[in-house]
Amino acid sequence: MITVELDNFSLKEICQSGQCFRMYETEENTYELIAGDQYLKMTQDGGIVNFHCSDMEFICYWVPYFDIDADYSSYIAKINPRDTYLSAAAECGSGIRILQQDLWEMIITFLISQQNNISRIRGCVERLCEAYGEKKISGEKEYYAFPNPERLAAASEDDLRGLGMGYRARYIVETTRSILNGEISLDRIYQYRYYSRAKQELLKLSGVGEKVADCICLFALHHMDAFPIDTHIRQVLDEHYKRGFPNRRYRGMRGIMQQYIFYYELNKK
DNA sequence: AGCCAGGGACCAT
DNA sequence: ATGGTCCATGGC
Repeated sequence: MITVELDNFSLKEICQSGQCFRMYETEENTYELIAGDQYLKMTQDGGIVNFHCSDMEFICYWVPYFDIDADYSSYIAKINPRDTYLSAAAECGSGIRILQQDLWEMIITFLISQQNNISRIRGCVERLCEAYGEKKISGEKEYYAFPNPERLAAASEDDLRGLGMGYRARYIVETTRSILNGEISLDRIYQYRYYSRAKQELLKLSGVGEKVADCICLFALHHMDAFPIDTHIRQVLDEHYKRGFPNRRYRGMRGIMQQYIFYYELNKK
């Protein structure tokens, strides 16, 4: 087990920030996460966080995954103090991290997310993993990895509708096909240095539009300028930023500001 | 019963 | 480029 003391890091806020749909609070201050084919159990008490894994796994996998080396207080310090809304949002979600999740997993997960609510998205993703993911064991814990493209290709559109994917089933089938046949290369998308280039490529996928592409750029590729505009963010922009969000000021950190707002809207009051 | 949920494809101007 | 309309499903 690894024990570390971290600033601006809250498992509760990360869990509720809606980036990862396979992270659960299983008991008080205890969280379980399945990312790709990895399982991780964590506990947190104040700033002390325990990761139930080896040194090697922590350093190679979870440090980049949770963006642990980044200093989020410097992001928060850049917020315009006169922007009382954003200041309040960032204070509310100051422990949020922008995760670096698997690209393929984010593509499928955010295809499912569209016009859907978070609890139902969780259910859909879980059923998809149970049906097509590889069964794994970590200690006493049995879990299903997220299915890779080859495994998911076994699913027909009707199969996926049977799992409750609704009209998104066609998007999943078509997107899986275009990645397997090499029409779109995940490796290439990983290597694009510029956010706009990665997004442009993602937009070629069936069922991937502006918002979903931005989520993938932010939560998998760590393009911190991606600013997904969903129905909640739209309402905030209309209400608090009638003259537009101050993009210039937050260049290079728009994505984390978006997450503070999103989390705030879902958890305030 | 109708509205909403981390929207996008497709079609009409 | 912009603006409807339709697309499944479950919770309220």
